[in-house]
Amino acid sequence: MDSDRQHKLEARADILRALAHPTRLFIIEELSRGERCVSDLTRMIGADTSTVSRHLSTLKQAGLVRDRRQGLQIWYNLRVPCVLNFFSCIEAVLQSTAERHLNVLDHK
Amino acid sequence: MDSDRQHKLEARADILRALAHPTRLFIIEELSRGERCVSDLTRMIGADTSTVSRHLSTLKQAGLVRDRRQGLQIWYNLRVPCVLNFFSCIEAVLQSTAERHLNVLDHK
DNA sequence: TAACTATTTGGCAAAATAGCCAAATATGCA
DNA sequence: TGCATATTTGGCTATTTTGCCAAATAGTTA
Repeated sequence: MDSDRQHKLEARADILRALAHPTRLFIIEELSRGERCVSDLTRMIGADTSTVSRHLSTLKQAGLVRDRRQGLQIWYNLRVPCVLNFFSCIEAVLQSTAERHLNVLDHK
Repeated sequence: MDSDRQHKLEARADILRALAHPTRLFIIEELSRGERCVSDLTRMIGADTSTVSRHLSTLKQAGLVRDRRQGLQIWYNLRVPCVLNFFSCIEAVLQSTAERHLNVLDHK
């Protein structure tokens, strides 16, 4: 595998890794409905503020969200709404996985 | 956050986590071109067979690939081709990230 | 300036992931 | 049966990720 291809695959994996956490998926979904500030999200998630802040910084680092300060608060918004399209495919995976499990039961 | 939603987010995150590795993305791309056996992939990837086998089992566990034995070899194929659509969005993220970096340079 | 609120960062411990080697398993063939 | 090939699994170590607490930073208001 040449190093150019390797590099591209790593860049893609970085983005997927940023998405691959329940809390961060929650944040993405929430931001798809509109801008939210850190304390809003923290309240909804119910974790430590510092934890939520770290998740946000992971998403920002990956280029998935953007932030802007307004007074004391920092508002986050979704930078790349097309990530939402991911989920329809993921649901398809989950669906087929569920069927597969049913089949396993059938074969018993 | 209710536990039903939590559960759904975890299921999605499981699938994204399975995708979030350069080698596994390579495998997905390769399988999108057609069925491949473990030794084919091992040769292309250049890692230990056991490592490649573990990556395959991660993808299988997530419901992304399927395998079938034929004689000594086990052939893997893509179970959910729609994952390929992910990548067009990911490329968009990468593109916008690149632009953002250029802007940073502009501002200096 | 001091006190207060919102957010980020440093530092740590626990848990999850990755990759290798060696050993086990499954199949084919003499 | 015995040997060879293909793949998976056990076991280990190194690395990464996660989440909390405490401390630092940024901005507002008196």
